[in-house]
Amino acid sequence: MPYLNRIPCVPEPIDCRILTAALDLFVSRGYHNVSVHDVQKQANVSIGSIYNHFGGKEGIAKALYSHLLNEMEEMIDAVMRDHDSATARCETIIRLLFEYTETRTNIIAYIFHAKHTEFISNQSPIYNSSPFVKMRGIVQQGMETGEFRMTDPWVATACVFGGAIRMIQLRLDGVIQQPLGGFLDEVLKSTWWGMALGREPKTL
Amino acid sequence: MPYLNRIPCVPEPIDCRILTAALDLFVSRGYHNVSVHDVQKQANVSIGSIYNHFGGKEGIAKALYSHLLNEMEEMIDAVMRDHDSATARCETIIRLLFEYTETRTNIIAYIFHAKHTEFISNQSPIYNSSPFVKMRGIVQQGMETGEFRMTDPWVATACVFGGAIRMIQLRLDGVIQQPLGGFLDEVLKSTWWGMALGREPKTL
DNA sequence: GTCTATATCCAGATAGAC
DNA sequence: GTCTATCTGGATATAGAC
Repeated sequence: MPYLNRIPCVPEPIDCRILTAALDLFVSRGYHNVSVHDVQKQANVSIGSIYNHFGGKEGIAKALYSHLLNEMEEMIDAVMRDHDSATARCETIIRLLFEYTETRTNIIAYIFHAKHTEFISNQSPIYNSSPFVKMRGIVQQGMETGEFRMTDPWVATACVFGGAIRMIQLRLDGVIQQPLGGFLDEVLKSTWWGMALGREPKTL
Repeated sequence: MPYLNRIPCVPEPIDCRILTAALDLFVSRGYHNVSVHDVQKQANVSIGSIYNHFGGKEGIAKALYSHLLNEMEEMIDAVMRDHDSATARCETIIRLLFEYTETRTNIIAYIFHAKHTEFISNQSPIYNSSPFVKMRGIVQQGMETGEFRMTDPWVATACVFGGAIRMIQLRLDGVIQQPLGGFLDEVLKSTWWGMALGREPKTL
């Protein structure tokens, strides 16, 4: 029975097991309250393997960071491919972020809730990274095409995404106890009124 | 000359020196990257004194937390004393928060930027604490008096304060590089449009 | 109450067999 | 590549003189 021992061994790559375990622990306890031994235990691998694959604890954090930021960027790119107007793009991004906050909580929490500069050396702030720069670009586009009123780019970005991101943070903190999906329509309404052109909103 | 040795000794209480040093270090490096020895060195006291006064590192963090949250609550109370309408109250709070972000950066950073639940045991989320509950109460008041349009309380709060808090976070991260004061008027405009009643804004 | 010197513990990292 | 056993540094915390 040469294959028997392989039956329960769905060949999930070891890197993936380590990253999944680390993400789970980092998010639930905070990076500094997790030891490499904790990760090793939860991932069911040895310490040696972790050091072989990632070089250490910070290496895991870095790998997670770039991997998840990549996923987020792909999401933004997909939205930009599927939608042309700034309004549709922003709405879709906010809707997806709300969805992921419920269904892929750990990923959203690691992106929006961790202070990476405190544990990844020489890490520039996450909000300077590519996906967030693209989000600001979409807002800029909206002002240039006349979909949004003209204002300072930072203010515009904070107005369009600030309310939504704030709700995500409160949700992750456990302060908001209902799923975010139910808030989506009202959030979008406030957002668009805040960025409305002078002539709008004339009708409600 | 019995008093000579007291001349340079402006009698700043030792607790205060410890807390000031700790706040500075916690904010600049992050709680977990600061040792008690670092605090001891920067405050120019012995490690024994620190354990005498605060019982340990977490004790310092707790004392800072309650002290600063108290200051914030006093600020909110003062605003509520000086202003009656929800609009004026919210505007003043946002203006003050923007000011403090520039002038008392460490305090704002410790309140808005630290993950206290990760290093203070049994700490409930800061946004459930009294000053933030009062801020939500003001928004609720605005909806009840008809200053703001009626919507979900969470959405309303995120709309009124979310953009401003988002900008504070980006400023603390170093992503926004200009002082926040210059953004105030535009932020408030977006906020009030987002919360405008149905009949407004008719004129611009 | 304040200080120095010390104890204790545990996390990150490594060595070397397999 | 993976594992176990071990090393080492540094952090929190304490003891005990003053």
